[in-house]
Amino acid sequence: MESTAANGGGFLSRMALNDNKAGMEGLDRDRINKIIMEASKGSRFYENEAKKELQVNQRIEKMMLQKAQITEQQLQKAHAQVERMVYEMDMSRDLSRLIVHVDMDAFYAAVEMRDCPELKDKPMAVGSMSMLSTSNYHARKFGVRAAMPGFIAKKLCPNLVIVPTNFDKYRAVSNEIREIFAEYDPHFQPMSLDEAYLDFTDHLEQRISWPESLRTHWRGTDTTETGSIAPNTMLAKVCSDKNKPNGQYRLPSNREAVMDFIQNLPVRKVFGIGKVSENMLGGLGITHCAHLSQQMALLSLLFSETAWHHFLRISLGLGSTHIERDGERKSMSTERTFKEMSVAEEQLSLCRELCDDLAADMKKEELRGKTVTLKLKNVKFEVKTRASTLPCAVATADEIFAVAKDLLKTEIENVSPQRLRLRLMGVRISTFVSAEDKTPQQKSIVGFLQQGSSGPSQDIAPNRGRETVSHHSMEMDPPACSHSLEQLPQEVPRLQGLPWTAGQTELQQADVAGEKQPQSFFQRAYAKKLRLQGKSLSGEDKGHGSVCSGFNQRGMDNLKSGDSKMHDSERGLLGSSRNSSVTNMANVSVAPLEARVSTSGCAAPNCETLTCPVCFGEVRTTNLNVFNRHIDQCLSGVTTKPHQTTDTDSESDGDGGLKGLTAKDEWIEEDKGWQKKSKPDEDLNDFKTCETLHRPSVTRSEDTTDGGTLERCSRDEPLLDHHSFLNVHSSQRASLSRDGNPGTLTSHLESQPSHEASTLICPVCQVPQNTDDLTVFNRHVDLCLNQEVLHKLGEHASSSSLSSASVRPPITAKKSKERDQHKARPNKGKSKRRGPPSSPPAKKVKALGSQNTIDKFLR
DNA sequence: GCGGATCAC
DNA sequence: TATGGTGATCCGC
Repeated sequence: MESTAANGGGFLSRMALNDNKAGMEGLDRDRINKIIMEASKGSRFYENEAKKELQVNQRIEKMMLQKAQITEQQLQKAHAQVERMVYEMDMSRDLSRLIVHVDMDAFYAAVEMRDCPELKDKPMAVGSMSMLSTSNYHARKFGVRAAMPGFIAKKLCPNLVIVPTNFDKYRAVSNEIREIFAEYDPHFQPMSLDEAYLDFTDHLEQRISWPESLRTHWRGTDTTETGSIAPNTMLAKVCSDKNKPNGQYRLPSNREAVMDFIQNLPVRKVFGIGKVSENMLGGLGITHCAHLSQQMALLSLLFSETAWHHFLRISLGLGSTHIERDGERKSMSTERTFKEMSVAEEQLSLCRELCDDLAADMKKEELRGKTVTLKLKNVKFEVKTRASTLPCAVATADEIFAVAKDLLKTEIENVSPQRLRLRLMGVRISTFVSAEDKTPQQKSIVGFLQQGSSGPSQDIAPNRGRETVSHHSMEMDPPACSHSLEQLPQEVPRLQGLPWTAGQTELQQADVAGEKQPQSFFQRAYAKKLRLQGKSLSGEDKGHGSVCSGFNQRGMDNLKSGDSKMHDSERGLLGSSRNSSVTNMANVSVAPLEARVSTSGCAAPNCETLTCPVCFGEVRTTNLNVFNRHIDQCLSGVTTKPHQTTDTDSESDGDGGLKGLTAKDEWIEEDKGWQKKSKPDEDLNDFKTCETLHRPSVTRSEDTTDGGTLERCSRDEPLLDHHSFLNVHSSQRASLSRDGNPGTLTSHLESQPSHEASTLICPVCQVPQNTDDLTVFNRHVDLCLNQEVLHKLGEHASSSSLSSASVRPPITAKKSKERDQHKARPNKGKSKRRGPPSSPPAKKVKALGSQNTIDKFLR
């Protein structure tokens, strides 16, 4: 077995040529592997690979040991269980679908050859001397393939032409291709630039006459495709590999054909089985799918349930029978490889850059996440990740960096006095709370102020992170919460009286609306703003009203269960133009409008009056359209602020103002200042005013409350109404953004940090602050808010845990505008893979698919 | 929730 | 000279 040859022979199976690819059959593997090993041996990369191979071998040995201890009785029992499963799975087999997998042959290379025909007859690859993305079929004959470093490829094929990647070009071609896909299946599932699944079932009849035109299209891009037809995605994917290049393969939709096809299939060909799994299975003598079924009882005893169920499905030729668009993005990251870097200052500087980049990417999709992960790879290729989860979601470069920096500092300190010798650094953000978490944060902190409130979600969860984590929490609370304030003026008042609060306790309602008293200070601030500025009528708002009403109606009509996690306020607030767009699209042709109109189901069905968030009057209706109209009318009295721009792009450096205050320069200038714990983090200077006000315990309680509330809301299923209400937010906001006459305080706030606005206006007292210095401005707002908070707290005994973290003014407030635009097409960007074709060891498949079917129409 | 590992492209 | 970047998931703690 190759896997046992970890060291001695100087041959690493995991580094050997992977010829599991089209166009690489019948190669002189020994010769090629010899060249690969010679080129690699002695390198740090090689050493690390050797180490990893050893680990895998140990895993295999351990597994073999387990196998040896299995009794006949256990095996028989397992066998019976497997039999039952097989029966059930077989019974559920669905052969009714016709799934097509289309895969462009050597896509990048094909595009490059199209643009440079001389390359057609030469071995060529796309990539760099460090790494190749793909190679053409000429090059593959030499053993040159994707994921191989260019310099090794050159050794295999000295005449190899390496063309640098040009992703814009590939994307453009990919878009052409996807247009064609859409003709066949508007819900097709793109897996990457060059790969997609289509469901031909529904319109098969009319499509039977189409293949001719399909070919024509492909020639247009001068690339060839391989397609396959099969009853499920797993099989389709395998089939498309069968007749590469430029071929098709159709697997008949009957059980016999499927089972026949599966038997001789090498396990490695199946999506989800990589080289490690292949080796593990190989240790058991399992190389082909036929072996899988033979050894299933054993596998069920040696592998996790997830894993062996996956194996079982493969062995039966089962796979996903429906095409699903990408679900929601779960993480976003950026990482970079570089020459050895061991100077801490440089590392921190790079970390900052990565955070900048990541924040910029996040901004495009208007994401906010709670978990920041730092990834490090040292010069020995050892990878390490360090994560920290915050109580509040973060989004800006400063916020992310505040966390990543500490993680990095900790790692640096851990190896001190030696240096971290890095070759890669990355920053990732996850645990997105994009829409649903903002209100909870807000309401919970306000709720916290309501002492005695002891709703189900009021328990204070300990921050389970390491020391650094809690440290982060302290630092991060203010910025995270500042965001929430950004939401407040619109969202908190509007939340009051929301149907879904009706069934909750009074305290819980207070939680939500920040109102135990008749009005929260936010509401008072908002009302004050309205009084001050809302006296003149603005004509455009009538327009808003109709937009709202129209949308709401449609939204309501289409309400179904969607993303159950979706919470009201932010969804509405931030997703406005998205929802509007979706509505428009839905009017055209796209069916699944409901995908956008989420159902979090927090409402209580028995609310008969609704409280207007603007005039605070009771509106006796349960008809949200009526209610919406009322709100619109109220809002139409809101005046607009002059010279506000709606050009979000021009304001894109919204946190640029902050950057001037960041630590970047500080810790570079300061000799090792970053290492001294005693030195305050100047880069967080503008957060500090809040930090003094925010105790970690408060933060935790917020967090817990949020989670609890959210959970509770998600479970209560069917409440549709508040979605319509949500839509009021959306449409209203969209209109406000678009028409350039934002009349709300939020919009007003958004404009504050912009360059155009040299004067910042306090959102609480409404007094213009004659300063550009955001730190100064922050202090002022904090002061104002403190007065409000203290005032409020006068009615409550305990003030020791006072926190106004969440009310820090929105320095980077204007981001939310852009969010409106980008949220309309969530999470398409970088995601390369989603929902493996055979639904491999994936626990859940979130039913968010329809949400994304609209995406391409919005592109 | 964290961290390592695996997998796909 | 030189072995990537992004995203997802699983498993064992």
